[in-house]
Amino acid sequence: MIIDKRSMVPIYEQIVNQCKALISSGAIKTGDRLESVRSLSSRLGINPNTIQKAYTELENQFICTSSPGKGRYVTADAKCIIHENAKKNTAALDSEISTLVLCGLTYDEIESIVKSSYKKAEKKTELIKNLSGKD
Amino acid sequence: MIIDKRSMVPIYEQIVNQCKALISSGAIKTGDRLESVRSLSSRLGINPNTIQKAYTELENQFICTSSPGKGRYVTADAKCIIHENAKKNTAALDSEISTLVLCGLTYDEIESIVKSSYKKAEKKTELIKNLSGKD
Amino acid sequence: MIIDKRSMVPIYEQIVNQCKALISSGAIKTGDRLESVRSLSSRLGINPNTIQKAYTELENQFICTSSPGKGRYVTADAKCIIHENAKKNTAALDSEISTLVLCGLTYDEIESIVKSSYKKAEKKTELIKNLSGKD
Amino acid sequence: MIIDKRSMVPIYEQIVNQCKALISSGAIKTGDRLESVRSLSSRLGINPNTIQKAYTELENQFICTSSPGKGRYVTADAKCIIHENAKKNTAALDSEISTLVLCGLTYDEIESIVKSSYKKAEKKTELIKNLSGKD
DNA sequence: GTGGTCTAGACCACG
DNA sequence: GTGGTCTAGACCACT
Repeated sequence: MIIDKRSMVPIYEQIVNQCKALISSGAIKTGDRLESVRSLSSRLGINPNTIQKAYTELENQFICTSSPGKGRYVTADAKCIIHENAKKNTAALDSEISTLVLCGLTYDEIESIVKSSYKKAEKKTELIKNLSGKD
Repeated sequence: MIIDKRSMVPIYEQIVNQCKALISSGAIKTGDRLESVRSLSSRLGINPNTIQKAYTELENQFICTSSPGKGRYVTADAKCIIHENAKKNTAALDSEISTLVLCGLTYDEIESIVKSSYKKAEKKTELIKNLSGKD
Repeated sequence: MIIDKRSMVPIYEQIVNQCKALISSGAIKTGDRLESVRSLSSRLGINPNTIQKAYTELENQFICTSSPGKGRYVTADAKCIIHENAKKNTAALDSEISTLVLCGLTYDEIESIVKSSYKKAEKKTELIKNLSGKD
Repeated sequence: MIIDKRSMVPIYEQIVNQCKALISSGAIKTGDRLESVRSLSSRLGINPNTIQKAYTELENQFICTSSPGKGRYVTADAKCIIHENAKKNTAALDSEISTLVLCGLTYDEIESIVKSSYKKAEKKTELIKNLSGKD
């Protein structure tokens, strides 16, 4: 995982997103065990509470389930849930697009920005996938 | 203006955005006087300090200037500044798009969501414009 | 007079400064009558209260005296008082220089800025003097 | 830090200036954590909001960045930015020098005042630096 | 009346 | 614990 402590995106949310990415890309599969809170915490140098919060969020979205004493395991529907939830939760994107439109940008200008953002995102996704071995 | 006190977007930022929208759409023009802190405060039922913060932000972006005892006035370049700044600040959009890509969405899926967001934003912009008379 | 309503310097202070300049340069002399509040007010398009405040300040510094019903007249020592007061009131300059020193500027850098400021000020002084005929 | 509550300079601006001084002098370095809002607030006996405003100003100038939950950190370019900004913002100094010129002071008189101001400023800078240990 | 500053005290999200 | 936001109410300088 790649955690940017300076990012505006909360650390716990970065972890949630990258866990989703690893599952979505197939690097982690249904039934696999997620790295333990303590292990991930010490590896990333991040407070265990923060990892805990991220994992709890994943559980709330039924992406993993916890077996006390054993660990956390990826559910069967995880990949599908991730994909569907992403399509539904457009509130943040709505808000960003809205800001641009309010500032007078045309659809073409916005589409061009989105394309550029998409390319950046593709590269980032590659990076995370490639690191997934050590993950 | 339309303020949603329950929104995740801070009230002062909503005010900043809508002021930009009113200027961008031409409802408020270069040299026009912005509604006073106290007046807008009492009309929206929002604390004067919050309005002050929003207006200070507009000043920092050189969208308006203040003359103590007189009021705040829209600068000559305001419209242009608003448009250019919006194009530059793509960090938030990058982050949102990135989340979607990480969750496995294709470019087409994202484009479709963006289109839908754009339509919503257009309607919202119309609303704010139309209310500007009563503003 | 040249009044910049957008300036950070309060209007009444601009008037005080320019009155001092006109006296200092000899455009207005000891015993001369200052333009009336109403006349100056309508000529500059500025609120009479603001002119009043400026003239009161000049009186407090013994630069002029008021004869109710007659007008305001420049005192004998005016020129001297203006020059001496300017030398004494270094608080504002101290504060500005202090800011620059705190930011790590050397004396040479500051002197260079002061020189540049001085040249601008000379030009402005010329402007005000030349306009003093219509004043 | 040394805060003068009676000064004409707003408290938040005094804090901004002294933070810049501490960074400029090397007492606080790139990557260092600034004292927390609450801590500085209680130590100086000043309202947290005022500290917050000062720190926000430092962020706007890209002198520090904030990580909610962690603290504020000095950016890499901070020292450079402080120095450059100080050189650019000559408006206030222009205005002060202009006042002196309008009052009939010669360049030599002004230079002498500036020298005296510079010496005062040097002493003040020393004071702030020396206190930085206890800061 | 206007904007600018400050205090006091509260709530939230983040780590 | 940290920073971010908001409310309530006050005082000041300027027009």
